[in-house]
Parts: sequence; C-alpha cells; structure tokens
Amino acid sequence: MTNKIRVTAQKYALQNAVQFNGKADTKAVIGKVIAELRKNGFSPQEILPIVNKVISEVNKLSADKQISELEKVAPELLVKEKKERDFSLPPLPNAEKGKVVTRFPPEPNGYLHIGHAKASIVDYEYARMYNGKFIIRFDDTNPDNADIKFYDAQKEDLQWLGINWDEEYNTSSNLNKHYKLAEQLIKQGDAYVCICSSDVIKECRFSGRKCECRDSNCGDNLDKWKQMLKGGLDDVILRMKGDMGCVNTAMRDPTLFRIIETTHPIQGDKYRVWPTYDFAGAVEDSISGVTHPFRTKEYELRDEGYFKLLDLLGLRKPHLMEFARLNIEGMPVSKRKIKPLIDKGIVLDYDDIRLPTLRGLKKRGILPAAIKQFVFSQGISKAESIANFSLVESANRKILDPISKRYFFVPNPIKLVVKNAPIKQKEISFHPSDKSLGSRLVKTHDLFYISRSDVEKLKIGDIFRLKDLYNVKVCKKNDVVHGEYVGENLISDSLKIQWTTDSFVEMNVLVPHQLFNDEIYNVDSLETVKGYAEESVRNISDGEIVQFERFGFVRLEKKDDYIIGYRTHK
RNA sequence: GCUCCCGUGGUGUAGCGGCCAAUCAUUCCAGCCUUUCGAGCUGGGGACUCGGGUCCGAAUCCCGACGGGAGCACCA
Repeated sequence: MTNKIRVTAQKYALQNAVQFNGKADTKAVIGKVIAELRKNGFSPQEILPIVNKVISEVNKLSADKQISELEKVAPELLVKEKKERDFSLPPLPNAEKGKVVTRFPPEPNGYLHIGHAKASIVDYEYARMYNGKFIIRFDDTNPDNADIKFYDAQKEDLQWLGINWDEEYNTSSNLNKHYKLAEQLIKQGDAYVCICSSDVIKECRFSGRKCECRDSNCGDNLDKWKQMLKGGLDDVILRMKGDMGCVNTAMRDPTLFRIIETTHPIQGDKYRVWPTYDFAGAVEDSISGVTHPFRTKEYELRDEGYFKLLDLLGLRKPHLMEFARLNIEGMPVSKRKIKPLIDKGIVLDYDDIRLPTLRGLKKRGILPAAIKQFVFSQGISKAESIANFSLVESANRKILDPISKRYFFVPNPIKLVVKNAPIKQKEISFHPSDKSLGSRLVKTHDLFYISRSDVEKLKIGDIFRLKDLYNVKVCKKNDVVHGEYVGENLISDSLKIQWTTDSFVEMNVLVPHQLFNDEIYNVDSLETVKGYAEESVRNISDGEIVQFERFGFVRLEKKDDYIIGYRTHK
C-alpha cells in the first residue's frame, strides 16, 4: 500500500523538480498526490510523511538524473500539455433539453446597442443550446416612452445580429389579462389603490411607514380600481402589499399600475391604466412560459418583489438570473450621454461610427460574428467591468483579414514623377494569400501619387519600391517628388509604399477615435482623412469592407457620385 | 444614510477546497515570416484587494476591513 504512495509521490516530485530548477516544492507535490490518491481511499495522514521523504530524496538528485528518472517512471509528465479553453456559455441551472424558454424584452424607445446585443445573444444562444424557444417581447407598457418606429428598427437590428425568434409579441396586447390579475390581487387583499401624492409615497417608503390607503377594505379598493380604469379617478396608483418595514426598499409596497393618458403607438387610447415593469415583467415572464429570464444586475433588489408577486398570484416562478452590464471604455451607451451630442450636431446620428449602437457598429464595419465572439468572451458573471474596444477590433480583424480585398489608398497625396519610367500594365492580386479573390489590372506611366507620411521618410538617394511594381530612387524633393526608375528586382529591406496613378478616385475616410476620454467629449473623436484611392475601388459593392494596405480595414459606401470610407480599425 | 451585488496580470476572462508556483484572449515588447505598419508563428513581461479564521491543504469556504457598482421612481 505504501508503495503505491511512494510511486505516485516520486512521479510528481520528479515532474515538479524538472519543471522548477531541480527543486520540488512540498506543497505543490502533496496536492497532486492527494488529489490522485484520495479516490483510492488513502488518507492525507498516511500520504504526507511519505511524500516528504520522497521529495528530499528527489531533490538530492542531479538535474539530468531527475529527467532520466522521470522518463522511466512517467514519460507523459515530461511534456507540459496546454489546456483548452471553452468559450461557450456555462450550462443553465434547472434546465432540460427542449424545455428551456428565454426571452429578450426591449422597450421600444431607442436603437439597440452593444448592451442589448449581450442580452439578446445570451437569451438566444441558451434557447438554441437547449433546443428551446426564444421569444422577443416588446415591453411597451409606458406610452410616454414607446415609439412606433423602434419596434421595427429593433427587429432589424436583431436580424442583422443573426438572431431569430420563435415568437414575438407586445406586452401591451396583454393588458386585459393584467387587469384581471390586478383584480384578483385586490380581492385577495394583496393590493390597494393609493391616493397619496408621489412625494408622500416617496417619503413613506424611505422611512418605512405605511399610509392610510393601505388599510382600506377590498370593496373600496375594487371600486377605486374600477374608477381608475373608467377614468373617474386621476393621479392614483395600485400598489402591492409588500412589507413597508422590509430592509429592501423595493419591497415597500411597489407600484403595480399607474395612469398614463398618452396615446399608445399601438393600443391608441384604449387604455389609461398601465402596468409598471415590476408587474408586467414578472407576470409576462411567468405566463408566457419563460423558464430562464435574464436581466442586468441593477434589478437584483427587485427579485424579492418579483417572486412575491408571482406567489400572491399563484403563478409559476421562473429561474431568474442576473448579469453585469456591458461597458466599453469611452463608448457610453446611455441616451442621457448620447442624445445631447446628437442634438448639438456633434454626433451625426444614432448610426455614428463612434457609437456602440448596433447601427453604428454596422456602419463602421464591425461584423455580427465579432460582436458575438466578444459577448461570449465577456461571459455572464455579475462582476462589473469596463472592456476595451480593442477586444472587438481584434475579433473583427481576424474574421476580416482572410476575406477582404486589399486596395491602395494614399492619404495626403503628393505627386511623384519618375524619370525613365517604363509604361506598364500590371496585374496585382487582391489578396496576398487567397488568389480566389481575384486581381486588378493597373496601367502606369511616369506619374504617381504617394502619401506625405511616406515622402517624409525618404531622403535624396534612397531607393524605395512602389509596391507590386518597381524600384524608384529619390532624386529631388519639393512640392513634387522626382524619382528615377532603377529596376524591378525585389530589394527585401526597401520601403514598400502604396501608390496610385493619375487615374485615382478622390475620397475621404472617416476615422473614429474614442468618443469620451474620462467622461469628457473628445473633440478629436472623428478624423477625416482625405486621399486618393486606386481606380479599381469604383468596382466595389456598396458596403463592402476592404483593407487599405498600411492604413486599415475600411467599409466603403458607394454613393451616386462619390465613395466614402469608414475606417473599421487598423 | 440604509440595503444588496461585485473585487484574479494594463484590460477582459477561466477556475469556485488538492490535478493552480493559476487559463485563455487582448494590449505591450522582442524575434521569425511576409513585396502592407495586416494576418500568421515563436518567445517575453505582467494577477488571485488586504487582514484574520477553518483545514494536513484556500484564488476557491467563513468573518472583518478597504475599494468599486447598483437600488431606495407613478422608467424600464
């Protein structure tokens, strides 16, 4: 028996010694030995002394000897194997294949952004993972906020992301059901109409005191409720009887229904009593069959009320889960911050390429697959974090690199005249390794344009290469660069620069930088680079993403009489 | 103020009692490769907030401190 311990101990002691300068560490080795032998019924007490002894023996051995011994007893431990990381979502608790139902419940009051992308991707992917159902539900229970144009806009954005839903509905179409449930609560004595002013309610809630309305009898409450619905009573609310003394202030008789007279974009003037999120969210999750609703952490304190309400109503309780919001450094998501910039005309619109809205990201050239990868890499923990956009860029670049055509773009062009330039017709392929992307034919004579930043690097007498063409020696530099043709042999360490002929396409590329630096608007956040692109960019399709060599990946939009570029990232 | 949640390299994450002298990605640096400053390849730097406790053994469990976030709406 002790022999087995000895053998195991020796194996790991040798491995540890080989890995760390010939000296095995007791704690590290003991851990491994116990982990392996515990399932065989060995106790730490019997293992410990043996391991200690083995380690001191092993540590006396020379390094070579340690390696050769290890080779004898356990050659597989000689190579350190790499562990694979799994990027999929963790399994869902209480989940059964085929029986998971998730939902994404946006309020139709704005364009979707990267934060919504996280929520919807998580919801959608879990439904897929378990062969379940995914519902999109518009939480449009506040007619002051809901705007008809966003129902479709949000769906378009989700479709762009590659998210498909099995079912779609509006919470506002279930109001009659909600009213019935409200009545049930009133009859049970679990809800009451409160006629206090919002200031009084706030004050009472803060101090934990109840108001007189709470003690009125159900008949009274039912009458008042009916008056609320009919229009005989204004400025009153329906509250759940929670616990006014509860340390969780969200439990101090939360509002269930309030009166809003605004015309609803879909329901019109049919209703004037509208459920709050606390009521509608919980009830809808339950009656629509959602098994695993997700929401962001700021709702955590409302969980207790969520379950209490469903309890009172006798409704099924879903497995509610929360995760942290997604933040990106310098890219605020809140309308509070973005709207003023749009109003002032500083940010063009909600699809501005500096914004983390899905429309902004799309316009910039970020692919849905990159967003998905990014969201997966963030996970669904409750730890709040501020991610850097480079994570998105890097994912996007790796997808784009093998599939995007390369073009020459010359920012801040300067004229180059080449003496003895041969007339050429050169076929240049669109991708360095994937020839299936094709090529273009470029005709050259002695006139070119190259970028100012490259010109600045050149000294008289230097030889550089017009990339994919030939070598040029610098003769003179003023407003125009004068060079001389010096052959075509590739000089490996020469500067290779991008160029255009005098048949170029003049165009601008908008380059986004961080919108906010430490909460302050960055006045240099949108840079316009003027330059010449090679003629063949005329043949791209509208919205195509290409790489301008040594400049970055650029999404091109083809307008009637011009082309404009948005730099996705370097 | 009260309550809740969170705290792993610069950044983002994995791990959630022994297989962790800690994963992967990103960023940065170096080299290789490349007719792009892109991609790829190799290597390097760099972390368990702190203090107690439980245990043979703690990033992991408990307590406390500190730091960050959220809620205290007739908004979601």
